[in-house]
Amino acid sequence: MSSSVKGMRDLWGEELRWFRRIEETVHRVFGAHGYREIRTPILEYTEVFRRSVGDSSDIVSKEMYEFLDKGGRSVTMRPENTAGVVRAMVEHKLLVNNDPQLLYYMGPMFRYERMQAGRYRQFWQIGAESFGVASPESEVESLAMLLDFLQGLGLKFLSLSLNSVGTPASRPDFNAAFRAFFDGRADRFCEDCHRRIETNPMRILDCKNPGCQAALEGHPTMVEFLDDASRAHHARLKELLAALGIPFIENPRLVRGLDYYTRTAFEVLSSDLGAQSALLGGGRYDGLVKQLGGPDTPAFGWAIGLDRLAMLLKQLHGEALSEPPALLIPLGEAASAKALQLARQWWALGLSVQLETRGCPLKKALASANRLGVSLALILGDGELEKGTISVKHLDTGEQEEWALEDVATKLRKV
RNA sequence: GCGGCUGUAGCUCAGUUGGUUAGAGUGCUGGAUUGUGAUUCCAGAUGUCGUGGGUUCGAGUCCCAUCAGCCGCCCCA
Repeated sequence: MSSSVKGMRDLWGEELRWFRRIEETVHRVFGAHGYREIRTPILEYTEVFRRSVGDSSDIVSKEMYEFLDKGGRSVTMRPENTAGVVRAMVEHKLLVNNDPQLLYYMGPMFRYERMQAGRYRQFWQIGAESFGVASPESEVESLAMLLDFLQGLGLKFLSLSLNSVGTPASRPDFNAAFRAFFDGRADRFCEDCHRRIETNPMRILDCKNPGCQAALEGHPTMVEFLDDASRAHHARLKELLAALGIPFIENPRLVRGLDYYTRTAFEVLSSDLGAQSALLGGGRYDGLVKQLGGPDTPAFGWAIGLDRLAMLLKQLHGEALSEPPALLIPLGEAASAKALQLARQWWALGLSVQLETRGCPLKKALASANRLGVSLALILGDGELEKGTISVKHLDTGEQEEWALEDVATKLRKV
């Protein structure tokens, strides 16, 4: 028997219902904030990701679905969507004026990784990006939208962790100070951290090793080394969040995995997700647009994992309710012809009615209706045809009544 | 990429120190007379025991490989 490719799964039934619930909420909430949807290709030239995500990141160095197309060019299945969105903005010259561009996207991403619960090789992300605004206000607007989104799904802001990772200008000072700190107690850090001190010192803050976390006690923080403008930016952001009553935890050890972040970085974690606790993350990436050949444009954005979000919602709320249609069951040839006519009228009115077309005995049709989970069975037999009525059985209570055919549409609407 | 665990019916799982035609619950199919489900009763079908090798008179059971999933790292969503 054949199976799906490792790490790639079919979505159907209950899980897909949660996906759709989430997607509908996205369109509604993001749309209300003035964000517009953008869809970019799954495949991009590899350099798009190398130049944005960063060659030193694990994503680029070992997790990309990268191959040569038939023309011999190196292409990659997107491991994230910010790079693609920026590429599209630049390519279509959408950043030529000073208006902010507010965009969101939704779709599958691909990373070649070891499988684990909540971690797939094809996974789904929703993201929001705001281009052209450098202010803390724009960050708060974006975070407020995130909050509305999660609340729209019946979730609380689980725990918002916040940090500032500085700018390319301020980072060398931090790195120097951190290096001095590290050298003073180098023996207490793990092997990985000794590698990181050379490649990306910031990431040591993020090390999961308890020994390293203990060794970090009293470490220089990035916030201390911010330039004046970044420091003011960070203070203003916290002030605005507090004014809106949006709770956050300042975490000086929060860093992000992609190289392009500047100033604000944040994450939302959930303890209900096992090892794969990261539910969403994001931050400011003021240098990325220019890096990809566009005008110098500030930007802020975040991405949330749909698979993990759906998993979380399922844990908290159980099954997503489907909206089962009624099942129309004709008995006999005359009735099935009439049922087709009636069903077309109702469908045209936007009513949800599934039609039983097998011509099977009522007993079987009702058993099917029960398995489908519909709440109503509409039974149309010779008796009903003569009277111009339809028998309506409520599957949950077992009660049955008879409706005049012309009343069915209005009565169905109320169910 | 590293370390560990698991794989038997659609689903959840039994299966003795290796021993004949591999089991339960649930679900599924048919029936309990005409047009009434879900409940009840009766009957029935489940399957390459993940896959491929090996040991053995004999393998679901032991060994090796491989694939897939899960857990912990790494990383991230």
